[in-house]
Amino acid sequence: MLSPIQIREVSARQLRQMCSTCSLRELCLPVGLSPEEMRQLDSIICQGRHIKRGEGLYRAGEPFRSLHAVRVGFFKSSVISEDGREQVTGFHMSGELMGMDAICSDAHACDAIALEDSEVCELPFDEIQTLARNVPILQHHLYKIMSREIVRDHNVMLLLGNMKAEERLAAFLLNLSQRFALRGYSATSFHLRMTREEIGSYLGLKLETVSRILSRFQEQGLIKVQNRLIEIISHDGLKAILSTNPR
Amino acid sequence: MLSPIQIREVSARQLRQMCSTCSLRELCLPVGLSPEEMRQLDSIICQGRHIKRGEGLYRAGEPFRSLHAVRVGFFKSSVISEDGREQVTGFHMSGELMGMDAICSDAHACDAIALEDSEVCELPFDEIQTLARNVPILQHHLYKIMSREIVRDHNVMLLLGNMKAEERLAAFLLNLSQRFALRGYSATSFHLRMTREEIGSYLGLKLETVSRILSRFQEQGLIKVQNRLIEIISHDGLKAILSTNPR
DNA sequence: CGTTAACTTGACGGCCCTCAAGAGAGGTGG
DNA sequence: CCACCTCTCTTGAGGGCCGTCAAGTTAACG
Repeated sequence: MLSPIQIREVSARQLRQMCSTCSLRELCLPVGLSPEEMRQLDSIICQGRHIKRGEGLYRAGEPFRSLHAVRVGFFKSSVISEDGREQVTGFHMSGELMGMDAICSDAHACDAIALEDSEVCELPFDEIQTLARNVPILQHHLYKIMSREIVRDHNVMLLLGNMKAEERLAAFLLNLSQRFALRGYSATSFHLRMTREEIGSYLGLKLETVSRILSRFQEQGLIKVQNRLIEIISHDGLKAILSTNPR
Repeated sequence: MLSPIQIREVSARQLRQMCSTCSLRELCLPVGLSPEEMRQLDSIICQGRHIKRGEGLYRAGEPFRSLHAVRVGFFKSSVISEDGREQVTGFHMSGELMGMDAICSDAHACDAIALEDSEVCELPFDEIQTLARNVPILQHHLYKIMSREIVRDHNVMLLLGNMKAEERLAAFLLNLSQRFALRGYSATSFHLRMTREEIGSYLGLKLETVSRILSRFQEQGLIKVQNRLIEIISHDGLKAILSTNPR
């Protein structure tokens, strides 16, 4: 993994390298571009905007200009209903793209908040779109990324609509574990960037329920919880919870 | 509204007209194309595939080649989890596009089942994509449509994660009402194409709960239920349920 | 007219929410 | 470096919403 200093002056090329370095499936940039196409991408992407923990990258309603790729850090996206209920719609880590929900209305549809000090690349959408016309790989890549977001959302709907609290938590932990592993971090020991309340909002549960179930998992020897530090003791045990469903 | 016979031999141009005729926001085709561009679209879109009620348009796992636009009829999309749980991820009516979740993996991620005898246009994705390179309006329209799907899904996540059963049903009925109205049908009286179980699957409820709450709404004088025929008596009453939330 | 799928309604129980109190962690200023 | 404050988390007790199970009714279709 590159250190924060190393990637301070990152280019599109380096960003791609960074991604492939840690073997991300979830690439923010496509592979297979020619050096010239790479250079063109480089000239479009705006580098290194820093967002402090707790700050918003954008808010619902703000005019949409750019997609954002997380370079370093951790974000949550959330929608707020008219009557003030918050639903966390996703957590985003390095290499992931945010803001695709804003294209349809030219305004952001959700808030994006940094859960730790973070750094993002800005991808001005108009220019990306224009470039994509001449670079089919890029064009197709954008469709793919948006399609993947849709698939992800459908799976969350499955989780929210069909699963019990324990199953949701197990699925959540396994998903985080996998994504950290893809980035070269430990799959068995990681730090939660979000509060119990934010986990609960994402999973359709109350924070007390999240806390209780994490404790229960610990009692059962599936994980070790120390504050926001999670250690997965039995990966298979968590998986078993997912497949042990009533019907 | 055009009759089934009138739109049997529909072209892209006619399809667009049909859409604008019934003042659809949810266009399957963009506006602003030149006659020549229109002709090119026409030559790509495959006409009139008929799907009988209960039949699948595509199934999860099948290779992806085309997006599909509903011309006539009504569909449900659903994902099935590994252990056999079904989650209905959406209902689709005339003018709406299906299959965007398949782009990322070149294979369909969900089943699409006709809930009444239906007719779809096929939009071969490779060719649409190629055409889109030369027709910026089309290109942008595709991004917009996928973005809208993401926004929709986020709102369903809000519904599943935050709302009580009554609120979910009220939101569901109001949403259907609005979509029928956009198509020139009555906003206050319409026929449900899906079973209570399918409504429940979409809303994260059991079919008995759906049935009970529809009965309750009827007792309260909000709607009239006669089998699958719904009459909305008090639009405002349903809206009030949505905004009367605990916090 | 018979058969099956879909729907309704009731009784009951369990899962998760609500409310509450206290403990713990992290940051700030003295 | 410690005291203090605030945010976060944990744990318990109780209650309500909705799921489960069951039986009966209605609608749909051949």
